[in-house]
Amino acid sequence: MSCTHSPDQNHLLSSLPPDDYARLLPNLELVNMPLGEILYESGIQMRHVHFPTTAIVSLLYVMEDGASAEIAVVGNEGVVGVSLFMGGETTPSRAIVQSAGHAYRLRGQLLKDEFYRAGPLQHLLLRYTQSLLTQMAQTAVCNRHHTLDQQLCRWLLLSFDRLPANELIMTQELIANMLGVRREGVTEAAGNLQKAGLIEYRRGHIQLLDRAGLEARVCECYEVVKRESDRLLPNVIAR
Amino acid sequence: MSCTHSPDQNHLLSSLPPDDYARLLPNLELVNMPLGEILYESGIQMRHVHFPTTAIVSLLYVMEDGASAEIAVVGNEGVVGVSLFMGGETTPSRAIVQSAGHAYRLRGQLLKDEFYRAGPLQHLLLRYTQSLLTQMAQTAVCNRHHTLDQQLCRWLLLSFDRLPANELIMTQELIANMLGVRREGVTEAAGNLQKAGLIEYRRGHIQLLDRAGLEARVCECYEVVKRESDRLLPNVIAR
DNA sequence: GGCACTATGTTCGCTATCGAACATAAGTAT
DNA sequence: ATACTTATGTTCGATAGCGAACATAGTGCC
Repeated sequence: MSCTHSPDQNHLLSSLPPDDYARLLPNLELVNMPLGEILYESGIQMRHVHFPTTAIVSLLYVMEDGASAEIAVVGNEGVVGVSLFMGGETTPSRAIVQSAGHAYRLRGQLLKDEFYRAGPLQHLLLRYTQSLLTQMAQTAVCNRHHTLDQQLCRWLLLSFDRLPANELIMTQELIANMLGVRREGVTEAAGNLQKAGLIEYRRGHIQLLDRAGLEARVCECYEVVKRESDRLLPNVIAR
Repeated sequence: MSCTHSPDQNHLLSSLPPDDYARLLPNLELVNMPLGEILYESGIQMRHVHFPTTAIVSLLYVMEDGASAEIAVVGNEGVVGVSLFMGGETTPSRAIVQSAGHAYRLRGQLLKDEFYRAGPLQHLLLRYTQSLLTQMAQTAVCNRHHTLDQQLCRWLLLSFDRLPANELIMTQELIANMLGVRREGVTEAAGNLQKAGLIEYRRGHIQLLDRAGLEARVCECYEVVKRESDRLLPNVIAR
């Protein structure tokens, strides 16, 4: 990637008023985030929040027996580490890089200082947190009621919404971990989507061929989350 | 019920410093909440927040086809209507009274004024919201991985934790709506628990007989939510 | 006391997903 | 090229929960 990096590739940062943005800028540190990197581990004190630009981060709960389930996904529309300003400092879930890329990080204390100015950043962060609540709620609903095919569509759309390209580097094994299902189930579901001409799969690379087709097949959960996110964060320009 | 009512039956209110509590007090209005009452409907502007004392409120998502799933449950440990201070004003879910009782309500504008003083109430509300995030996340995990028997245990324990008595007025049909499963499934799961001597069921009345037995049978999700809630809100006295 | 309503119990076949074992193929290193 | 590793594909029986139909039994109302 030969592109230049800028914090305003993150939509929360880019929708800050110039003053607030300028105050934050010197403290934002560009970090590279390789696939699989763990940003925060369950129950461990967080030192930074991360504002993804090109990376995507999964919030994943890992059970005692090792099984896992994705709770939410965060890309350039949001921030990883809301529990820092919410006051808890830790969460029971893990944050893991689902798609390699970059993010800007900010030390926890600096973020909290900024948050308690009760200015535009606080408003943005709280509204973003509400959209995260919606995403988690809808994940619960989707896990309860929808088929694996539908859930895979939702997961793919959520991912492609947060990616600059139409290609996602991701094995079926990893998708299965995220969705909390067997790898074989993903093979079958992905096969269905490929047969329908919506995606193309090749050994760890997923190409989006027909977004409208995915949207036609996905359950309502995707639309609910997207609409709510657009409503709560209208300044955040959709791609 | 011949008991007298007081706002400090709600743990969030009761853990406010005297000054803040006193400032809120004249604006708190006791309301009776009968079973099934809808406090907020999906997408509708909220006028008040509710601090339950003896009532329990379910946050429920209702799908286009009428199927539903509970996202979280709120009792005297919390507050219904976090999206008022989070900035969204509405949510895609419905808040419905799951167990009749009382709550104190506060006009939205007054709550927001108080919230933006950035004092102890703000801290409490944000920490409570984080515990709500955890509850939703764990609901998603539980829906994905655990059996109906386990989920029913979790649901019962969450309910009895928020009730003054050992009896819950609730039909299997309603529980099925909350859990997003068939009523027959609840009949079977409840039958198992009854056979094991953990609860006694009789036509809309559930009696808790053996809490330890339920705790032995429930999945880890219950404990995760409870521990996180205790950690985030230590002033909130457990029953 | 009798009736109607509602809550609970039971059964049947059906489907999605699981769990495990194994087969193939696409990259990767030598 | 060759062998090795890893990703994907396929099959099988098992099972949890679904959907629908129907049976039984409390509870309240007249």
